[in-house]
Amino acid sequence: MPKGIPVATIARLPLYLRALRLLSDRGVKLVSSEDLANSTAVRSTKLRKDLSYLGSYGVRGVGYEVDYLIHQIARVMGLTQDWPVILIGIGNLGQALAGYGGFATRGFKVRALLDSDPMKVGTQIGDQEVQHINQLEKVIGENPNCIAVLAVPENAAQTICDRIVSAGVTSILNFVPTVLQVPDEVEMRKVDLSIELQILAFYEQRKLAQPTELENRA
Amino acid sequence: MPKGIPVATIARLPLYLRALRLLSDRGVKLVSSEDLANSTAVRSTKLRKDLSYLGSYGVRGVGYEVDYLIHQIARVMGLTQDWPVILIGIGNLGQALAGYGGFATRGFKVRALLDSDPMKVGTQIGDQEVQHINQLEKVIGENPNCIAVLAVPENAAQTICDRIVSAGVTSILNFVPTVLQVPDEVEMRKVDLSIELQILAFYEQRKLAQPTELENRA
DNA sequence: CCGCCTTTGTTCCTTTGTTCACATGAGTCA
DNA sequence: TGACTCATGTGAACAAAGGAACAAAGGCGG
Repeated sequence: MPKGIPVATIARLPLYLRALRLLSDRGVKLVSSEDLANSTAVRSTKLRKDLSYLGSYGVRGVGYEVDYLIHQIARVMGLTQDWPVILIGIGNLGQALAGYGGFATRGFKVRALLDSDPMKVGTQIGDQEVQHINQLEKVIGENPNCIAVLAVPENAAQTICDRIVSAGVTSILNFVPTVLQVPDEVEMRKVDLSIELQILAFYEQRKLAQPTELENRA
Repeated sequence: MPKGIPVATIARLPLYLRALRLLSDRGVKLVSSEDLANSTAVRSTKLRKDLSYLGSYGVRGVGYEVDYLIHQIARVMGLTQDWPVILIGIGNLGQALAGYGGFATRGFKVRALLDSDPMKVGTQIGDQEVQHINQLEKVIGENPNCIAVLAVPENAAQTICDRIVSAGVTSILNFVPTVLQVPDEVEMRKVDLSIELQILAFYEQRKLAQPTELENRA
């Protein structure tokens, strides 16, 4: 019954998946919720509840069969198929992303690199050649249900975003530190380094301000 | 009374801050919760509640004074001072991070770049020279209360992490796709590109599976 | 075959976060 | 000065998430 899995659970499933694959690679066949929880930094009770949303795939008194559970999570997450990824904006970050192994490893295939800079167009990164941004609509047409990764400069972001959405993309991973307007049906996830740092700064400052009491509220 | 600000609020304050600075740069003096909410993609009621945790800095019937609010948020977030940042692991991603403008713009100063590769040591990136990882403890000693950004290979991550923590760092931004063990008093934030993609894949798959109903639960 | 042990799956309760409705209070205009 | 308007700030209802406790169920040993 994969109906109404909480978003918090969805965000944790990939974590479990990674830990399970590590176990599988090491030849481990069976794992208890307690052990799996330890290697994913969640409580075993939370882990069990998360898994229970997918169905009843464990065996009481025994544990979970590693490979079977991997398969089930992958199925629910939609990772039994490969997903085409299109990278837009090949600056510092874009290049790093293009070379990032994590994309390729598990079901994500970088299908195109796009940039507006004529100097960059034609250069080879990994197994892909950078194409001009005017190929955007064509590339998206050739890769139905692709995930767009946005790493363009701030001032171009909304325009490019609109074009992506018009071309039919409904999943975007946004590295641009701007709030982008998208229709409700488009799923956008944001990665913002500067915001993460600011959050850390808050906690660091609080530690400095109250060095004595180790137990703080928020 | 900056006592017990919810974590969810803390995570949104930098968002408000950015929008406010944009307004300030455009010369806007006053803003209503409604307008500010629109440019940060949250509900105005949520925005007001968030701001109310900081204190009562608005004027009823009028709105919030932009510059004053910027100052108050910056103060609460600990952004009235500069924070030293140390970048560990100068691979693809590390280089991109070193060149990332977002660090410098608002109070974060990259103070050191560290790597274990002798080929990289000595090379110049931005205004910093890459130092050997054996300088780690020295560099951290010279930069009290610094924030460490971890972008090392997976297999080295836990070892380096332990060294960082031993050397006294209590705030870490982790780009390594591994669960790292740290003591409770260390604040660690994780950025994991592959997990973000997997979450997107889930939603994309769900859209494909149920193309008719636009309203879904999770 | 029966009780014991282990670990899952579920129920209930607490905490946290979000939304709603409205009271509060500053400014304005007659 | 007094009523009116506007937008803030808050108290209470509601929803989501987390945690603890426990019941259900499979394996195992006698």
